[in-house]
Amino acid sequence: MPEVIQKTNCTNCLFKSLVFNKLNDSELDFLDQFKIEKIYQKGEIVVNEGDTINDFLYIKTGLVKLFKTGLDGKDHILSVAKPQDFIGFLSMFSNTNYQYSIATIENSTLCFINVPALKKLIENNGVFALDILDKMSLAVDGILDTRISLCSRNLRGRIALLLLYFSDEVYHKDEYILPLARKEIAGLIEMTTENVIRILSEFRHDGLIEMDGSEISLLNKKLIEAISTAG
Amino acid sequence: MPEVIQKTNCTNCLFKSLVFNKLNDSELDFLDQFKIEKIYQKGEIVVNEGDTINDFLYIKTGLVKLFKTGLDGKDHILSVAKPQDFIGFLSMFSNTNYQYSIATIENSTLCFINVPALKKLIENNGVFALDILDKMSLAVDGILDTRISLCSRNLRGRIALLLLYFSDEVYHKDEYILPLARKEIAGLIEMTTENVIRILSEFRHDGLIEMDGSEISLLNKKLIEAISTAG
DNA sequence: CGCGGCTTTGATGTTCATCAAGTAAAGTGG
DNA sequence: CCACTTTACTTGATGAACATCAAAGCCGCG
Repeated sequence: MPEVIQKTNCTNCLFKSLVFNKLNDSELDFLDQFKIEKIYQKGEIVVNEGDTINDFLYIKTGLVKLFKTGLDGKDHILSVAKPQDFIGFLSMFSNTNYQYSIATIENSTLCFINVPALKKLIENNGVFALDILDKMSLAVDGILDTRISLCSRNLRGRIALLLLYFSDEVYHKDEYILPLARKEIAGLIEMTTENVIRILSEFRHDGLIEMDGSEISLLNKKLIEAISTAG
Repeated sequence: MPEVIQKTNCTNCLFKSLVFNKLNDSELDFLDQFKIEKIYQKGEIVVNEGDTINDFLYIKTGLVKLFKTGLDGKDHILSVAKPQDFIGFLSMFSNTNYQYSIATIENSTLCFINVPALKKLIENNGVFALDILDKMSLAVDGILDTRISLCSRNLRGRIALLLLYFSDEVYHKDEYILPLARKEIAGLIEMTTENVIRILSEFRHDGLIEMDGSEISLLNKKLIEAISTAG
């Protein structure tokens, strides 16, 4: 269960500029009344598929996954989201219920902003409205790009893409701890757990990466990039 | 080359309610000044990847495809769009240039609405802004859903999905003329041209469909649906 | 008429999922 | 703390699904 914090205040928020830079102080004060911040441990469920959407979710710190459980019982991960990824916008405007579940894959701090309050701000502040449209549009472009390139890549290409994603987009380092289990990776890039393992081992044997459990370090990034684009 | 028509007027437009129902008459009159309607034949290019985005595109009638040409020279179709699909919103807010090309796959009438003019309306009319957000969100949900289900389906499932899409979403009939060549279908659902043909023939032999060139008629829709969900 | 593009079918090989089996790691209860 | 269960990880063998290659028929077009 998450620990709830309410004492933060949007006006001083370090992340204000990333989402709400088009709001003035009085609007931010208004927002404060409709906002709750929650701290989650790695591996906690934030929302379940089908839950009513009451809040717009914003990731302050950490990492979460959006996923659906298929008929076969396998999880399919739509997207991994980090701070500044506006995943909260996804179905917020088109649905009353979540079309997917959300769980943390690292310790995370999430901000819950009441939807009607946010909509009121959008309605009353056109510049803010345009800004939200911008950000939503960007988020969607990213997800679509990833998804489409996944479909047309072979398994090695997908693994390469994944390794580069965490290196370039999430951790900004060539060594990191994979926050996802092999099985979760399989669900994210649509392949079997066995093949995730097999290809990671292959990459290790070929000297592309070093690997110890979930510790990964990319040794030959150029070649990994080549595999990613070639696949 | 498209034939350009300017004499239409938004206030009387039959499609007004589908996009611009949150605008009043004076706002619609304003829009009229920044709008051009163009008529295209089947197979014409509307925009090329990389073109500057000057207008929001709205499909009044017809059918278009959004596609990217891959490094291998193969076209990958992101989406097929029909009237009321708000494809025009896709990168409009996040990019200055198109990330994909658009071509008509049937005779079509498109409405070009100047982007700065549209943004001004959004900025000044919060209710309209929220409405646009709704529609954009819905459009995105649809595309994402299709894309994700494509990835996790086998070839037979994908073909079944495609046949049902045109039957249920586009033509609302069990007999129709496929507007896409086999090669285009391949690019849309990420498989080879040969296998598109092979599986269509297979479906014919199994009595699921009748087929003469691009004329398709679905004979056993229940079974096609089963294949689509099972795949 | 002949060329090029689209379609179709068959043969072949590669890629990948599935099955099976074994090891390691991580809870769980007495 | 140790047996016990469960879950994650790993490797190999097999077969199914799919792409690729090759060849031939069809049709529109210059």
